[in-house]
Amino acid sequence: MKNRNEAARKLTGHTQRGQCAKRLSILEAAANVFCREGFSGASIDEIAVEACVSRQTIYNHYREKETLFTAVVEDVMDRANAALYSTLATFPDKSDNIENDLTAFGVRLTKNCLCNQDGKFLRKLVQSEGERYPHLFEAWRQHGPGKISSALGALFARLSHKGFLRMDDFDLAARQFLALVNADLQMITLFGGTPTDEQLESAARNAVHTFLRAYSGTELKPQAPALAVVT
Amino acid sequence: MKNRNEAARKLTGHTQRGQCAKRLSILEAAANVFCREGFSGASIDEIAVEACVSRQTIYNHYREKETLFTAVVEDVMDRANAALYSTLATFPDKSDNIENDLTAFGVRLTKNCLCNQDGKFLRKLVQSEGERYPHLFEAWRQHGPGKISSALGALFARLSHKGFLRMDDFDLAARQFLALVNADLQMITLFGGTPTDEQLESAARNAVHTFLRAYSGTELKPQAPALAVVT
DNA sequence: GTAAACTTAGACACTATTGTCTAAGTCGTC
DNA sequence: GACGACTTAGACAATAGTGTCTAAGTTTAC
Repeated sequence: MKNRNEAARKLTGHTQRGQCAKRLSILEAAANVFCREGFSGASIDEIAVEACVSRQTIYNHYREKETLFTAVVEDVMDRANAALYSTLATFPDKSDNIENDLTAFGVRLTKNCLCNQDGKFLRKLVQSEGERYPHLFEAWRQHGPGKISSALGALFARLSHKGFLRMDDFDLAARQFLALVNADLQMITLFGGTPTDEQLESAARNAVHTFLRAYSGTELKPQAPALAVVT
Repeated sequence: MKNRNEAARKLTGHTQRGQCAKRLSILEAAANVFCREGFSGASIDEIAVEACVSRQTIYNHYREKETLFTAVVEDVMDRANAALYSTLATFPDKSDNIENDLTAFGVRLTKNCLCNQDGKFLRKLVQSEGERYPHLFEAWRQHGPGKISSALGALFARLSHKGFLRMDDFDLAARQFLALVNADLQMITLFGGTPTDEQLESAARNAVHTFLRAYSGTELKPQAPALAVVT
């Protein structure tokens, strides 16, 4: 609330200033309340209080509750997409320690895109309101998890062509990478928790280790033959 | 006067049938409506209509909306747990084609536990109401995804000791198996859709293929050395 | 300093919902 | 057929929410 208002105040020039700050404050409060209570559980009054704004101001900016909701979703989606693409841009192009580099990338991905506040909002709201507002979340469906797999797939393709990985279906590998990175975090995020840095690190490490055992081009460890069979 | 029902319920033995049918009808309708609308979006009237029952009957059986909700959640959780354990019991004990057997198991798991109506209900409701009713979903947290990994882990341990798989951390492998099996289904289930049998089959096949590349005890394919390196 | 634009608190009508109550209706059992 | 147990429709009060309106207060630009 504070940071964004400050930021807004710095950016703008004239009348927009106060207005813009209010808008941002409302959007942020609304995101929190919608996320906490769902669409029908959220009340305009509650949002107004949390945004430190009068109810009427909300109605001035956003004609009705539904308009506010769609504005919030679009706002969060924009931010989430920006974070996503900026994180994808940090994908290792080449590497002399692919396991470490992929792990670090996995941590960035979960930390900045999947497990942050926006990620939580989208997960909850897509799940609970997705069927009621298909038009709204269609963009996310396409540009969110849809695009992320193919974008990540393209990055895996690059690494593969350079011999760091070996795979047939790059998009499938991307989906599996995402799934593996989430494997250890599901339980935490499902209940609204935020994983610690240690948990993110460990989840990514486990994921990448398995991922590379399936897709590594160069056998990292010679697959030590049968360590503890029998009993 | 208000204890009438309680008293009646205790000394009956015969009239149960009609009553029981109503209860089931209410539970089912309530599950659908709660799943569709969330807790605060669902109205008792809507549930009554969908259950073909008068509103008053609902209040007779379940004192208030919240009581009904918890009853529904417990009911669905019971069913889901039963389905889960009965599916886990079909885990292959030994196999001459582990890829096929694990794939078939993955299909059963997704079809009967993860992607069915109960699975959808729990996914949505845990996500949207989990933070508000921690006491309620704690049981699920423990007996649901918590236990499923360790139960599945134990089964993987059995297969490992017999030499069909090779892994250090059985629970981790179980979590990853689940994550991989879901990798291709997330997009569908997230929007409330139900995957077709073909999609389930393909998702499981993809998952098991990768899982075995990471965890197979016997190299299934000799990992054809470096097919297309460079560029 | 002033005017225009924006914000605020409060009252307001309207609707939806919860939960209670009652009087009548239905059903199975004896 | 009579009884008791259960169900039903409808009325009901109480509450909470949406969205509008107004009269005043505040901010901003010029």
